[in-house]
Amino acid sequence: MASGASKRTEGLAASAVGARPASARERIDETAYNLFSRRGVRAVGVDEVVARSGVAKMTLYRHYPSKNHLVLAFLRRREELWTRGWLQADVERRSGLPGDRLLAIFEVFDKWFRRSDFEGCSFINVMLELDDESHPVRLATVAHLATIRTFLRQLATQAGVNDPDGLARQWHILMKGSIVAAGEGDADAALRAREIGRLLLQHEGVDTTPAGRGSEIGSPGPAPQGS
Amino acid sequence: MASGASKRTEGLAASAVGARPASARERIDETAYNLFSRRGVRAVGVDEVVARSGVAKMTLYRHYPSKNHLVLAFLRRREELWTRGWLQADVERRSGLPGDRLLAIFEVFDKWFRRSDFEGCSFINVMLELDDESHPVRLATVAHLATIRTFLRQLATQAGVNDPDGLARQWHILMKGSIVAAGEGDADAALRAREIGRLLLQHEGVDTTPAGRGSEIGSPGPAPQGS
DNA sequence: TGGTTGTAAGACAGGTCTGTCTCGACTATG
DNA sequence: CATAGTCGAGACAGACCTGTCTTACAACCA
Repeated sequence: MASGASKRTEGLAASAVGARPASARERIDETAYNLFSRRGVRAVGVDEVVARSGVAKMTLYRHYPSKNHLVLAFLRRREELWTRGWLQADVERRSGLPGDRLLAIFEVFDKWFRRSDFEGCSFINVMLELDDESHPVRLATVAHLATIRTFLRQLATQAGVNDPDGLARQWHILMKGSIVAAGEGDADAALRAREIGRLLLQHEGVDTTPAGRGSEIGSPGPAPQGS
Repeated sequence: MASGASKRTEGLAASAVGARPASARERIDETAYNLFSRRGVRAVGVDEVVARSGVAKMTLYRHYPSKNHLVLAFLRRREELWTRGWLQADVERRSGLPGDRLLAIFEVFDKWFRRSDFEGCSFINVMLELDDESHPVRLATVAHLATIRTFLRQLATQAGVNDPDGLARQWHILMKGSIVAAGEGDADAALRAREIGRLLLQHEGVDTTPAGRGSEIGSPGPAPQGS
């Protein structure tokens, strides 16, 4: 055994030579992401984040003055990894008509819903965990959901619809409804939502590729979970 | 002051002569309903239910052996008051075409979403609060959501669609999506969902009354909250 | 050699939670 | 009056929560 393997780096990978151990902050962020995204924020205590990341409690509280700040950082990371790095990236990778890109959302969702570790939408989950409308964390979830809608509005604009904001909100209703249905256990929820979406686009006069072939381009891409 | 007004009945109405005070059990059930439906189950402790219902802790634990049992009773009551007593009753009060009754769901939702004390769907809220898939309370929420879908399937069958279960699940996606959107702050979510629903029915060849007149029949009805 | 910095480990305070138990006041019945 | 049962009030145990503080150790530099 190499004598240099101190206790400091145990509990997580990256103690091998060359791959220097992740900084305390990085370990905290990744652990918080994995725990909060899967179990919500109320059900996960600071102690568990500390234990799983192999960090001292004081180290966590030096980086984040309270658990709320840690949760807000988690939500920002979720937007970075899930919204931008996964959903938007996968959808924008598709060439083809703008209408196809809107429909592609539900093809990406379909793969997501069939994962055994499907965790749902953290923004919805955390929003519904908090009863106080003015709680800063709740406000943050609402803002992050609005970011998703901004993306949808861009796609709707590219598709040339009459009321891009209205279509984005309707599309978002389909997305959120299908996510909840998937959480309930309906693995086909994305296909059901896509069918509705196709009708909606048809009604708006948006062109789409008929059969579904031609939209099988994107690579599987990274999982929505953290590294 | 009537000397008969003891401390036992203070804190709730019904201490007047003739209207005998509600039994301890009824006070517990009603208080639990009001608290759990508005704030979720994790955020409300047994102590608060006890304090607000003016009941002894031991009395609560004599009726319900644990908080979980109380929550399960709350969910049953929610189905009774919200699903059957409010949603189904209001929708079935509408005469007219079966397709109109499906659309009426979103008219009922529209009034609901505009209430200042809109509380969302307790089945969704509680389901997303619990991470453990096999938790008995979570299983109960999924079952109660399935009850709603059974009602939708009946309406879809009456409307003569090809795949009543498929349409019920799509309709439920619209309902759940619009509820989450309303929770996010979009008061017009029901109208957006109804527009999508109309398209869906049109595509299925279901007749509906075109303009929306002829569907303004039902009385406001009782609020979805407890008495 | 000695001093500084960073941080893991963990004790601790003060609050909350669920669930149990005791006590005293009230009511009903004989 | 007497006795038994019901129930509100509240103390309590044991677990968990957030956030603070202390101690000990390792690494690095002069």
